[in-house]
Amino acid sequence: MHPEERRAKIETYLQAAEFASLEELAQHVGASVSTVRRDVAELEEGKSIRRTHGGARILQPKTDEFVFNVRDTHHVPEKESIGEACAALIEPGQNVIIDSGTTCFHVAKHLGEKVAQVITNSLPVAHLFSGSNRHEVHVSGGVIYPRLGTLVGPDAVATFSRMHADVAILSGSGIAEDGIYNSHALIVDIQRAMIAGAAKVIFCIDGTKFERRSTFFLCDFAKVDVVVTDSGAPAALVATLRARGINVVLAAVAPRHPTA
Amino acid sequence: MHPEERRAKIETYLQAAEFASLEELAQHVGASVSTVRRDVAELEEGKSIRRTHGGARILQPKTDEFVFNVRDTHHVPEKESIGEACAALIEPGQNVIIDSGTTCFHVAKHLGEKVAQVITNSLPVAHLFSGSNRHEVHVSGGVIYPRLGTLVGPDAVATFSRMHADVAILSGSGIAEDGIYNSHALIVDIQRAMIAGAAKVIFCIDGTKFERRSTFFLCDFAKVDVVVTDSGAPAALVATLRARGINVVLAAVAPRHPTA
DNA sequence: GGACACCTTGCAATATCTTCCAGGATCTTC
DNA sequence: GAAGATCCTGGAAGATATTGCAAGGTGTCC
Repeated sequence: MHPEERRAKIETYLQAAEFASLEELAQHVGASVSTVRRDVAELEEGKSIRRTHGGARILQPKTDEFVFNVRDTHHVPEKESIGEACAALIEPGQNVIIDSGTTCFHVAKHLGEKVAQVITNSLPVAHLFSGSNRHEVHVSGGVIYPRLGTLVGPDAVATFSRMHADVAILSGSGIAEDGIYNSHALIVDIQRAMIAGAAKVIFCIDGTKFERRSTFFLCDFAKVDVVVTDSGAPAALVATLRARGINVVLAAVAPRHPTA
Repeated sequence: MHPEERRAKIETYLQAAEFASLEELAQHVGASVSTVRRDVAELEEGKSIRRTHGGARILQPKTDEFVFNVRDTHHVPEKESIGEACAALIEPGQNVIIDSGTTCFHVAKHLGEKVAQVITNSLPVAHLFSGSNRHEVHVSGGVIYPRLGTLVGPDAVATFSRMHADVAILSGSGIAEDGIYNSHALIVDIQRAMIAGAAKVIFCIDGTKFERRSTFFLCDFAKVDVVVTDSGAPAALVATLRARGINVVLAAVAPRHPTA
């Protein structure tokens, strides 16, 4: 195993585990603790990980869209406006599928009592409605993806395959002229089932994700009815989408007080 | 477990529990109280939590996003001791089914890293483990029962009918000499599926529920292996249960200060 | 005011980190 | 293809950090 390869392996491992001891990493890559220690020190230079006593931790979990870190304040005003704009598209009484991810969570916050029935695989969304007597919240089965608060796996896919909704509200981590991308294989499967089970499909994707492709191709635009984004989205791609008959909603980003 | 990881875990735990004693945290992360005390002091520097006498509390009660309110006020010391005593019965590495309800939530709090796989229909329990990379948490599908944060309905029953676990940890709202009772019809169905799918069945029922019958009869004692209760349970019924071969564990109720 | 639990401080044991060195693999140069 | 240089790897010794425990002080509750 070459150093480069080993380091890549360490980084990948940390992406998944967030924390790992040197011993654990040594075992994983089949090298001595000394070597791993050096690798970790090297990787720290590249700012991707941070050394800690006894191990290392990942610095920025690469997949920022789906990390439901309570402290995550990335593009909050944009997501907030998108949430508001998207919620405005929902007709009262519709039943909706809500995807996981922070952007969709913001949509859920603005739905209020418009919707009576919600289907979701997102624990934060589930919790949001859990205290309400006015909503029937159907939670998919599945295994919790650590840190994301998202239910994944065959049970989650099966749930959505069995269900139908008027609207599905989804998000992605990249959108380009060929379609929409996401960074988690497990979530892509679920999203496809959501799309298949919904009469209308709305994607909420903030402007920074335009012209970006992530690891996994999710879908082309054949089944996409609406894309809600913010005014920061590049005009060219917006025009392309509209030319294909997609209703693109540009939410105005209201200046906001910094989140205290 | 390494310092950085442990601190992250403490923080996550506090996000869910809002307040926790040092003892509880120590149990959760598998370290001594001294170490946790130091961690908590360190975390306090980072302004994320605040130390209090006897424990620590999360500083920003996390607006609304990710916190399940588990602030049950009834018989907290009893449930706490029951939780501790019940957790002590679990062998490391077992996979467990955890019922909803506050008593079972207290058991979950004390399980720490003993268990690797958890199956539950309780959103608070799910959330408790959701930040951990060491636990695989399987959440049943279902509809949220308002106020309880419990998933109910056919999907929930189906999930447990399909699954098997070494231990099932359940609770009830009444126990008498003929069996165990619960007050929610929908939950009874699920509990029966849990019992059917577990090799060992443990009921955690505080002493005030003894000699009481609720609306729905759940089960007799044929499938019940252990009953964990507190020292306030009436001796007569305890003796009856023991005579039937049930292992009755009486948790000592440690006097506790009210959580300030 | 007394009893109790909790916190602080100091200390020994343990684990980890740093630094250094020798053996081996790989690369460079001829 | 061979010889030398360079780098990488794994381990060892001393330095440092962390951990758990105990003694004494402090705050809290009744």
